[in-house]
Amino acid sequence: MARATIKTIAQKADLSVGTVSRALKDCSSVKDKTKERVRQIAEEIGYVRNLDGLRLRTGRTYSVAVVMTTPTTGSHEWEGVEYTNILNGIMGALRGTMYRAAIYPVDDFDSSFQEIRNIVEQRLADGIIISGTRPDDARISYMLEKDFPFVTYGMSEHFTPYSYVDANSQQMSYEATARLLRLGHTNIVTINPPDELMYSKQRQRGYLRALEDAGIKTPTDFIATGPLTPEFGKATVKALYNHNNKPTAYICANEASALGVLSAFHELGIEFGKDAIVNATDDINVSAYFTPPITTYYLPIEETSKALGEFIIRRIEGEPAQDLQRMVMPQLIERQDDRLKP
Amino acid sequence: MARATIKTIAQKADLSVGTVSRALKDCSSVKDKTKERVRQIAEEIGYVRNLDGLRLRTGRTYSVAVVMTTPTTGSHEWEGVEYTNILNGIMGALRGTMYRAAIYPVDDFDSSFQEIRNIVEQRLADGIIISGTRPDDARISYMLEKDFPFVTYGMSEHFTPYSYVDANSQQMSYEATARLLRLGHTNIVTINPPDELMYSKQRQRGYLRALEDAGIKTPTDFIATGPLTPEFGKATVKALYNHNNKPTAYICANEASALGVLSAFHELGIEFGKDAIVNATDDINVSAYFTPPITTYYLPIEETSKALGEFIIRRIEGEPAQDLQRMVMPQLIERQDDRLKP
DNA sequence: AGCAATAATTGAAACGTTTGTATTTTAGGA
DNA sequence: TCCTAAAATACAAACGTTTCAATTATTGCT
Repeated sequence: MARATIKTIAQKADLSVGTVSRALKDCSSVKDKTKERVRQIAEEIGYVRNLDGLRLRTGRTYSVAVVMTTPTTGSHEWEGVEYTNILNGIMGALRGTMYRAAIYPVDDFDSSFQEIRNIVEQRLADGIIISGTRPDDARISYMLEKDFPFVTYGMSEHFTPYSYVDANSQQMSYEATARLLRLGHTNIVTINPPDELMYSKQRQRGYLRALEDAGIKTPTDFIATGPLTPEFGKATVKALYNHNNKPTAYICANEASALGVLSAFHELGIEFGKDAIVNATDDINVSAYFTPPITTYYLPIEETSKALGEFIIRRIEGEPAQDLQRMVMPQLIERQDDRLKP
Repeated sequence: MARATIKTIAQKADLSVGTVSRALKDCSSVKDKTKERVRQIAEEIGYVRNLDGLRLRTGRTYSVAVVMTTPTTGSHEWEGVEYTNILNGIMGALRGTMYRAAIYPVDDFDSSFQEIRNIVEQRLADGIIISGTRPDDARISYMLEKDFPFVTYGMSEHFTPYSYVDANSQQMSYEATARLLRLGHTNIVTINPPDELMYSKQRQRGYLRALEDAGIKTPTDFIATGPLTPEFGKATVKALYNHNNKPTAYICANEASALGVLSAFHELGIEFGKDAIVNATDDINVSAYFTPPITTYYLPIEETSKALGEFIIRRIEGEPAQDLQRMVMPQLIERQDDRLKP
């Protein structure tokens, strides 16, 4: 039982393949009655378009490349579950369209750039989604220059408009810091992703601005940057344990690092709520089960990642990039009082 | 600058496209010197094979379908990070081959079956990887019947040999239970995935066998089955809190549910190490940072998931299924003493 | 009824491969 | 040198689509 092709339909309908092709794509040059008949037959014999033929002919790939650094490659550390969620969201958005997602796991910036060049040069995909953006991101410059459709998760500092989806890291960071200041904390440590990432920069800006507005100065080593693993969170706490100004609050960029902070508390005998507290941003609902549950900023990751999928398709279909930008504001979830008790 | 094709090479080398095609695939009917020349030119002009033409002609897709239930679809609960790791492993194994992975996220068993039928009937992939196997798994029967290459993550009770990769859940469960019995626990609760899954069955068997061997009976409600989320782990502890036989140990099927158990301990005032303890299997290195760190069985998930990728390719290329089976034994990591202190 | 304009359809080529068959080249003997 | 067998290459069709140009059918008007 060979697969039904457009030719099968043509035969059955006593039409030429060309007409059938047009009928199926609802072309205006074919009579309504004919279209109906063709669709009828197609349905009947369970015809589905062969993508390979389509691609070969049109030169389009109908696939979206998702170029993401895979957190767990190499390291055995948990860097959060974002990867999964993002993938899910993108695929959810693609479902029902003609597009498929092709995942390109990469290890670092350089190999992601390499992969992108490949994709663009050999037209391996119609559009690209990237994450881990940098302030001056060469990949973005490249794709802009090549006029290749793309959407970024996270922003950069390019002035040419491009399509992005992002959480408002700076404002969130500002508010988180301001809130803790209001609650009486003065020695606030912030745990951030590696320095070269845009959202690390944004977070640091928000943090510093809040301190500035409150007229408070903190030592520079209260800004920690590194891989957002539990290990790093733990190491940060340990490193600052004997600091002159003892930290009383930590703002972690994700739940994984916050878990590490809690682990350090436990190990060092730092009592939560008395000696220090922890907050996390980019919550994805794990920290509700930490011991103790911590205050977080919830990131609606299904929403952002779904937008990624939608945007890339609309971008591919020609919508201007400046219409495809979304900034979401994470939402505070107060699971603790976060004042220090005497 | 149009992409270089086989035709470009043919022109440059003054050969027919057919010969070039054969030369590139190292066919014995073409002279060595010619092959060399062709390769030289191909290299020079940066030729890469167009997959669409290849597919169209050969009818092969050179893609591997990964049909997995995506944990976070719908629910906001963390079900562990396995999904990511498995994907990574598979893609790692595929890297360098001609094959690409195509992810098919599904919600439940029925839709996964549906998706598989689709893939097989329309030859959307050359092989399929599935997980979430059941003792009598209709999807496996179907693919066996259609003689379609596949590899499962987890086993079933089919007698026809098929290719699989699995952790030895039963033995692990047996040993985990036996160990706790040796340490003096008698009221051991086991938290398992939903009943219909094969590895739930295996876990329960191992558990029961260990108790039997020790001549101990536990109430049937000490075997909990449900989604492996923190929420479920927490709910289980709460449900058994007022039980006649107070549980003193929990064996969780993953770290997510163990996190929930710890959370319940904290909330109910159950003191870890004094009132009760928790173990987890399928460790992927998160629980080292729990409060407190818990004893686990480490699953080398990169290894197993890499095997999935390797196996499906070898299966597609014709290796018999019975040569493509792997069972790995998770390794005990004792982070706690796990005896109850008075 | 005849004509022009338009609507609907057909034919054929093309996308980049692979592969079966036909053809040419080469090598080895006599 | 010529013939035969084997080796190397060329030719052409095919995979399933789309699309341009060409053809046929239909309509509206006088």
